Amino acid sequence: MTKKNAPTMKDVAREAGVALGTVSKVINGIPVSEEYRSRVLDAIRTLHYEVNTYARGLKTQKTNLIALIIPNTINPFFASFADYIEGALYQRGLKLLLCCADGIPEKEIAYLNLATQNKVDGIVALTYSDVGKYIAKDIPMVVFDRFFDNHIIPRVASDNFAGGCMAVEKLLELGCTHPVYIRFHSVFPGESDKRMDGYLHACKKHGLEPDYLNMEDCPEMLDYMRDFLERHKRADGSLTFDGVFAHTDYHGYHFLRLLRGQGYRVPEDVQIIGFDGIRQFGGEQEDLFVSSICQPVKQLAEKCVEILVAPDRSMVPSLTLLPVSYQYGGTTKREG
Amino acid sequence: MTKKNAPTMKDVAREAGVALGTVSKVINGIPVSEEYRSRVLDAIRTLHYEVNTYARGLKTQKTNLIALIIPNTINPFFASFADYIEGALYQRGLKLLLCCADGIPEKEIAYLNLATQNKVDGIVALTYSDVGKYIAKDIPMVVFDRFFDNHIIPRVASDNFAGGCMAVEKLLELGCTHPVYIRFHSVFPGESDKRMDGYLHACKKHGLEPDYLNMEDCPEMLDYMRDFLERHKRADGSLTFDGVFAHTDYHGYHFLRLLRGQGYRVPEDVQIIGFDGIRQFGGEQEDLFVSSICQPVKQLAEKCVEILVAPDRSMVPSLTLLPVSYQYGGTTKREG
DNA sequence: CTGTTAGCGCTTTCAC
DNA sequence: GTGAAAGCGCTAACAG
Repeated sequence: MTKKNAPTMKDVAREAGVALGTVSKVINGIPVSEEYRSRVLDAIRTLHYEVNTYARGLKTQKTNLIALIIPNTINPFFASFADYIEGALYQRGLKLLLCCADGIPEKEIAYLNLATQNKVDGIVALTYSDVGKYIAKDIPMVVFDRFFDNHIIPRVASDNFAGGCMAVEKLLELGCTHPVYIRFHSVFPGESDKRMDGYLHACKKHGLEPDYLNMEDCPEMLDYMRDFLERHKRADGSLTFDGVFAHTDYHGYHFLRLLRGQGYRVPEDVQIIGFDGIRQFGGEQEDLFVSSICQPVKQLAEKCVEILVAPDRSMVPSLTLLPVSYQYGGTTKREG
Repeated sequence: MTKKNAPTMKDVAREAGVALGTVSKVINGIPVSEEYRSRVLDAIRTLHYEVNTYARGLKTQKTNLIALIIPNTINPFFASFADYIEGALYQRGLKLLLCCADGIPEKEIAYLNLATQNKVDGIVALTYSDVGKYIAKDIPMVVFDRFFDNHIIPRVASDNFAGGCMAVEKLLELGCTHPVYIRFHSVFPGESDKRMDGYLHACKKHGLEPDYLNMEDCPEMLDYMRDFLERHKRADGSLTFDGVFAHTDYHGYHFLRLLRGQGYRVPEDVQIIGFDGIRQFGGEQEDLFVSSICQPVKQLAEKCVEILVAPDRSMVPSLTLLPVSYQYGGTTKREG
C-alpha cells in the first residue's frame, strides 16, 4: 500500500471549481477555455497532483512501459544495449521494464507471459527461446539479433555478414595471408551466425582455404582453443596462420592471452580481430580488449525503439541491418 | 491500445459457472472449495486468462514495480548491481523499472517524481542528487552507497573503511613498505569516501606516513597520475613507493598501464590493489583487471531488496555495511 | 464457503 | 465549451 492520500482528479476539480471531466481534458490536451485551463493548472500545482498510472492504464489499456528481455546485464554488450534502450525510451516518455532472463527458457516465458496480457505496451527481446509462439500477435515487438520461425516480428541486427567479410579483408590488408576463424556459437540461431558466412565468403573471394574452429559455446572453450593452436603449430613451433577472426571480442581476448602465454607475439606474429567492440570498463573513451568489428550498439538500440513505436506497424521492415565498423584495439598492425 | 479482447475475470467466472468474487479468491489464494477451485483453474487455463495489473493496481494501490535509479548500466559495477537487483526482485515476484539517470539531476528528479505518486512500490537509488527531499516519505526506499542529509532513508553499502584498511594491510603483508593511495572521488559524498579514512587509519596504525593523490574525478585523470608518478621518482628512476591502493579497479588499471608503459614491473617493483572487484567481460569466472578489494555486489543487491520489502520498516537499520574481501588479480605478489 | 456489490481514479461518450 | 455519468477489471467488504 503506497500513498493512500494522493490527490485525485476529483480533488483537483473541487479545488479549481470545475467538473471532473474538465480536469481530464486539460491533462489530455483537449481544448478547454483559457480561464478554466489555468484554474485547473493552478489547482494541479497547489495540490501536487499527478495522474494515477493505473487508473489511466486500466482505462486506456496503455502503460507507457516497454519490456526489454535480455539474458543479463553483466555481459558488457547487453549492458550497453540496455543502457541505450533506456535512453531512447526515456526520450519518448516511455519507461523500461528490465527483464534479465539468464537464458532460462522458463524465465523468458514468464516474462513473455507477463507481457502477453495488457502489462506492457511493447517488447524488445534478445531471447534464446523461440518467443514467437508465446506472445500475443497484437503487442508490438522487435527482436534483436535473433530470428525465429515466426517471421512476422521485425528484427534488428548488425550486418554480421559484412562484418565477417570486413574482418578477413582487414586482416589481408594488414598483411595476413592465412586468416583463421574461431567461433563458439550459441545453440540458438541468430544473426551472428552470419559472421561465419561472411568469413567463408571473403575467403572464397580471395582464393583462401577456410580454416576454422566451429564449436558450441561451452566451459571447455579454452581447451578447444589450446587444441586448435596445437594443431596449427609447425615442427619449429611457428604457426600456420597469421590472422585470427574471433567470433566475439571475448573469444578474441582469450585467444590473445593464450597466444601471448605461449610466447607468440601479437600483432607481430599473429593479428587478431574480434567482434562487438567491447571496451574496458565500458567507457566510450576506453580501450578495446582487441581490435574489433564494432557493432553500433547505440544505433541498434535507437532503431529497435524507433521500430517499436512506429505509428504504422505495417510499414516497418521485417529485417533491419546496421553497418559495423573496424576499430584498432592493439591486436592488429597499425595501418600504413 | 493493446489487447482489447483479453479475457477478464468475468469471462472466467462465466466459463467456470461461478461468481466473480470466487474467481478473485482463487487467484488470491483465499480458501475456496476444491470443486470450485479446480473449475476456476480450468477456466483460467482454457481462456488463457491473466489478471490485469492495472485494474489490480488501481484497486490495491500496489504495482509490484520497483524502480532502480542508477547512473547507468555501462559501468560494470552498476551493471552487475542492476543484474542482481533484478534477480532478487524476480524471486519475490517484483518487477524492475530501470532508471538510468546518467548523473543528470533533472533526470534523477524526473524519475524520482515518477515514483513520488503511486507508480512504483519502492525505490533503490544510487543517485547523485540529494534525493531525500524529492521523495514522498511514505514510499519505501533504500539508498546504496550514498548518504544524504535526510537520515531517515536506510542505506546499504560495502564496508569501505575496512576495505581501505585491508588494502594497506595486504600490501604490507605482501612486502610493501611504502603504500600510496590514489583517489579520484565523485563530487557527491558517499560511503566510498571512507576508503580514504581506512587508508589513513591503517597508515597511522603501522606508523607509516600517508602519501596520496586526492583529486576530483575528471578527464585529466591520466595527467594527474603521470604527474604523481613523476614526483615519486628518485634520481635513478626508481620509485619512492612500492605499493598502490587505487580508489577503484578502474583507476588501478590505468595506473598499472602507466607504470608498465614506463617500464616499471608490476607486481615485482610495485604492487597494486584496486577496489570493486570488476571482472573482464563481467563474467564471474573471468579475471580481475587488478588485484582488488571486492565488493559483494550480489549480497549488496540482495540486502537492498530485503530491506526494501521488509514488513516492518521501523525495524530496518539505517545503515547496513557488508564486508569486502581481497582477491588476487595479477598486480600483487602471490601469497606465501 | 459463496455471491453480490461498491468503488479504486481515470477517460470518454453524450447531453446540455 | 462544459458537466454528468458510465464503465475499464479488479478487490474487499458484506450478506447470505
